Amino acid sequence: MDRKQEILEAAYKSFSLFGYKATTMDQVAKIANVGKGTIYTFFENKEILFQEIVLRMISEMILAAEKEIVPNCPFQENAHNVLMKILQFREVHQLYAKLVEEEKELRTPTVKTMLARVEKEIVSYIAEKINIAIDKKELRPCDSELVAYLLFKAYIGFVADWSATHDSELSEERIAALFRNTILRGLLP
Amino acid sequence: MDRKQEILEAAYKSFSLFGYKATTMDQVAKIANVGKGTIYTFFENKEILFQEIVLRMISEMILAAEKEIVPNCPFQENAHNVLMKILQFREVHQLYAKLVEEEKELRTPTVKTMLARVEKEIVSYIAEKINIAIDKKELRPCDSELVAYLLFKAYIGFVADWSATHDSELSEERIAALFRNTILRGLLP
DNA sequence: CAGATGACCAAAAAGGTTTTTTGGTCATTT
DNA sequence: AAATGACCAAAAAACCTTTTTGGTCATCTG
Repeated sequence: MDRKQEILEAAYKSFSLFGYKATTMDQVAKIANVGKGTIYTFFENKEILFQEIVLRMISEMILAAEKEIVPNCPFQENAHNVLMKILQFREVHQLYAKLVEEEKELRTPTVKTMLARVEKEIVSYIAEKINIAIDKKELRPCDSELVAYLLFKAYIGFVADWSATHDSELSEERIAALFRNTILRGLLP
Repeated sequence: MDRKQEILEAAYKSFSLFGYKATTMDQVAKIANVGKGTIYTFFENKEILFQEIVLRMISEMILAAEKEIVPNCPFQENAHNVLMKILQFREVHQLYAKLVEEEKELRTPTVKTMLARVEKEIVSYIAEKINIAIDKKELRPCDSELVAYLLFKAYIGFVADWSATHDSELSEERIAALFRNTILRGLLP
């Protein structure tokens, strides 16, 4: 069977299960049923292998987000659903969740870098959607990069961080209403 | 001279200069020119002393923010100025800046707790201002606590976190424009 | 003989132990 | 009655030892 694929899958499993730091190349080799040296004929080093895995995860995530979009639905609604999907992915997807945890608990620098990469990708994706909506005159022209960043950070704030300082969880409807009445409302033509 | 005051000032200095963890009670005693035991006749323990200091800082900060408010100025403008002042305070004020650094680098739990307290105070303050603006019909009714949280987190995001992932700093005007055109605009009646 | 392998190595991390520091107390002093 | 600093247990830092790990490369094999 394809050795490279085998290695990628093994790495995906191991990173998802144990995170970046706690995954050893020996382990990946063992799971993939290859010699350790073999890994290095396909991937320069651990970090590059990791990068490859994370890029795959990003594709997966964007695909899942894209599925949330309902063509003739107003931007507001699609935006909310996409953002919620992404944040749900962030909490539910084994690898993403593990990396967020590792970044918070161990502060592995490589993980930090890669998570920044993931966020950048998400923000770009949202910015693109905003630009499309602007072209369709669904939204007023705006600094789409900044607005995308704002939306993403704000959603993270409410979905992930709010509960850290407040005891009652926020309902999805309350979050949706908030954004409908503030940022998204402000963007309407 | 007033021993309690002496101790408070010494503690303020030491916490500002070295942070919570690196400040020792011996040191505070020495700076305050009192015996270590004396501190414990006024403050239950190090944490309580720290709390006292932080509460004082909060008052200072709210006072500085309040000064930014121009009575017959639209909410938008005052809000922007107040938030920028608070974030500037966060970066410039020795103690606040030191604590933010310590929380990021050392993750001292006590510091984390107290910073959460500071943020809560800020958000409450802003929520209050929003409520006043709603009463004056300057803003549409809204979930002021959530909006305040949103504004604060969003401003932090742009003023403090943006530069971590992007190389070009954001101009204050660009930030102001963004909020004017999104959140604040969405809140207008 | 091209591609795979695992013993091997330096460097980093983990583990374990000793030494130092520090928050807090309290008998003594002022 | 209020202040003090020697004192103590516990936590942190420093130190040393052992183990683990990313990466290499001489050797093997299909």
